[in-house]
Amino acid sequence: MTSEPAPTRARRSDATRAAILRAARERFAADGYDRSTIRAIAAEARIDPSMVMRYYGSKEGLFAAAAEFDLRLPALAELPREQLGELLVRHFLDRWEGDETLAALVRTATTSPGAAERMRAIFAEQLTAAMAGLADPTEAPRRAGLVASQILGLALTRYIIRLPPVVDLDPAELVAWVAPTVQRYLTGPTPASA
Amino acid sequence: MTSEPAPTRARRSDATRAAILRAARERFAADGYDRSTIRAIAAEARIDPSMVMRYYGSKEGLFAAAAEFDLRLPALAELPREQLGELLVRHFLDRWEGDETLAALVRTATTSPGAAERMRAIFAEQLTAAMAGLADPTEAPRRAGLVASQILGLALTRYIIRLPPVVDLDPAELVAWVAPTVQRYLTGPTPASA
DNA sequence: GTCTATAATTCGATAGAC
DNA sequence: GTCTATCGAATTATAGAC
Repeated sequence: MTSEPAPTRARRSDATRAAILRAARERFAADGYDRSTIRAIAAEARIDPSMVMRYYGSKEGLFAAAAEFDLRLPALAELPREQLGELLVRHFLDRWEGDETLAALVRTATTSPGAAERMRAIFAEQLTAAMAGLADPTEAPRRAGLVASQILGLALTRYIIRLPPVVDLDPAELVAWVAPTVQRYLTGPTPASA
Repeated sequence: MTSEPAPTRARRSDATRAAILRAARERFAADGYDRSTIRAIAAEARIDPSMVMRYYGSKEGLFAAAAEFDLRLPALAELPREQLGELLVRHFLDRWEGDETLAALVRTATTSPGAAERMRAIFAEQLTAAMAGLADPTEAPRRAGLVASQILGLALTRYIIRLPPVVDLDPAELVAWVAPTVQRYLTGPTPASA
């Protein structure tokens, strides 16, 4: 009951802040950082452009606030080891289609160094953390990187570039094809020549 | 010997055109379409910005000219079937590190619809053509799409976002890890649930 | 807390001299 | 064939009225 600071009354500005953030995520996701203008974001949030500056300081500050993202990965070591690929691919597909922030990040990370750094942090920290206790610590980062290469490639071709054959696959087919790849990157043997 | 129009004398402007194209590829590859300015491209080519307009009409026209790309894929059906994954991953790594145009395309395809269309065309046409006679024609596009998802994911994480574990892998290790994935997408059995 | 007005840049594109 | 000068539009960001 006292877990919240219990503001004497809900500030009216909270709704505005949230509306700005929602609009920002939508515009950044659809157009990327450069093509998204503060004016367009404000228009979508139905507020004045200057409010964006007031609340977030600058366009970069707004993006930083909009680009917070939790992959919500479970601890992989506690799941059935032979189903990890399937579970992980399914989890990412759900996460991707339920929150457009990830698409915004990918779009932006290709041109903005700041967003690329955020992307590196998200995958390095969250994915590596989720893999704790799963693989040899020396190899864990490498395996996480390989998983990221397939997962992000799937996102790029399905949600960003929209390559027709990848778009047309339904989630079950996608899982069936891609899960073995992720499974091998996670738990497969280290190749001889590596 | 008569395969070329044999211009009476080499036009001086050819060198300028080539310099512009080279600079454009470099800027587009480094910064993407939006952040690349005609002024910056002209400065890098050490010519006047108005020359860019004169030769290519507009910024979009310049990009279209700079984004021509041949993956130079061999006919896969004529190669040893069980080495296709390895050969293809190696080919793409070489192609990617030898020509920055591909990186420019990926960077730009994430924000520019025109560049995304170009990307779809390149992978749909060239990759599907290279796979002629390799797989059931009904399944070929799907398999090509899956290959693209892994190859483009590799490019995204290694050359664009620069995820440290993926950057640190040397080409031989990368081939050893990723080739089996591509091999399965190309020649593996269709999964049961698909 | 919200909006108007505008400053300060920057860019793509054009016109025209040489 | 190359360059100077500049237009017109769009942007981020600021100052200040209400």
